[in-house]
Amino acid sequence: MGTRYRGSPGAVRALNAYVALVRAAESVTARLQPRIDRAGLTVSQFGALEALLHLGPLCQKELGTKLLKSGGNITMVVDNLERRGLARRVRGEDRRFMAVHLAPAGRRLLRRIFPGHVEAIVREMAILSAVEQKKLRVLCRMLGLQERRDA
Amino acid sequence: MGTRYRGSPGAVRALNAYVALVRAAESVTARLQPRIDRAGLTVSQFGALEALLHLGPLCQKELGTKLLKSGGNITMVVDNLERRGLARRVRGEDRRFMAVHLAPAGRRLLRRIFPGHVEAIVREMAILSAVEQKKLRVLCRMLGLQERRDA
DNA sequence: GCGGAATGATTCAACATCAAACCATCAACG
DNA sequence: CGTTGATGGTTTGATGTTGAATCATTCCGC
Repeated sequence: MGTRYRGSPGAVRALNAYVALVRAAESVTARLQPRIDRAGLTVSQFGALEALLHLGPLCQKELGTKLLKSGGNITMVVDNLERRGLARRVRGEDRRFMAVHLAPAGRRLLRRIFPGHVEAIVREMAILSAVEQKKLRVLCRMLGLQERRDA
Repeated sequence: MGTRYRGSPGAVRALNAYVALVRAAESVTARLQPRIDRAGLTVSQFGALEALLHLGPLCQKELGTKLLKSGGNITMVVDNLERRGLARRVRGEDRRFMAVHLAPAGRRLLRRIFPGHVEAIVREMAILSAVEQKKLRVLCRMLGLQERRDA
């Protein structure tokens, strides 16, 4: 995303803000990535385990919503977690639902790597003061929580 | 990324800020996506055309840096753009470099869709005031411009 | 109850992405 | 010059991701 675009000041301002937003998210996430790689997980797998640890068992649909991934993809992510013994599927009372549970090995793995992950995030964000971090959160939440519109 | 994590206030603050940042970027980008889909482009293809339009011809390495994508991937993106007649490769004087040029069809396509894209971004960002947009940009740039560290 | 709509999960084909290995070209140095 | 190292690009193999089609199950109106 170049910055050579010429348009109204309002458009340039919005564009600059958007580009900076996306770059910041990608940049920080890229710096977090090696740590997850080293645990032998993909970002989606890590996200799924993290959601299961902190939210408890979820059905795949819910997992997809949390991770912003398609249903087909969740099937594969859970397949891989199950194959490695990190999670297990339990068919729900409503037999359409598959409740995904964290297996003991998955819980151990996540407990082992999650603290370091949080520390890394803290270090990444430490370039901002506490007040700035809060401000960033407020601004981002306004953008993130908007309703989807006409397209 | 759930928010049920219990840790020190500083850790929770950093985590909340980071999660909000990533969600905002993904959320806004997802709302922009259908517009790009409708033009029959992938996000990377759109990004490449946009870079070429506003920065002029670039070699693939530069393109990769702009788009934060691997070299191998750029080869495929440019392959696909070239196959559709939207871009063309020109071997440079230093024959290692491939200068990627925007083809007339690519220029027409981008000129047709880019203004609407910018308008959509302006609408997305309009939930923030001008001052807030500038503040967001400043905060995000601090995060984005940090040096990569030990890992 | 029954037949169809709705919902969750799975499969499948197409494509994106990456890292590593590889090839081609250039630059530097003896 | 000729070798060696650096640099840009491509290929390859593995995996992730998506959207559409499909299957199984449940829900709902009649």
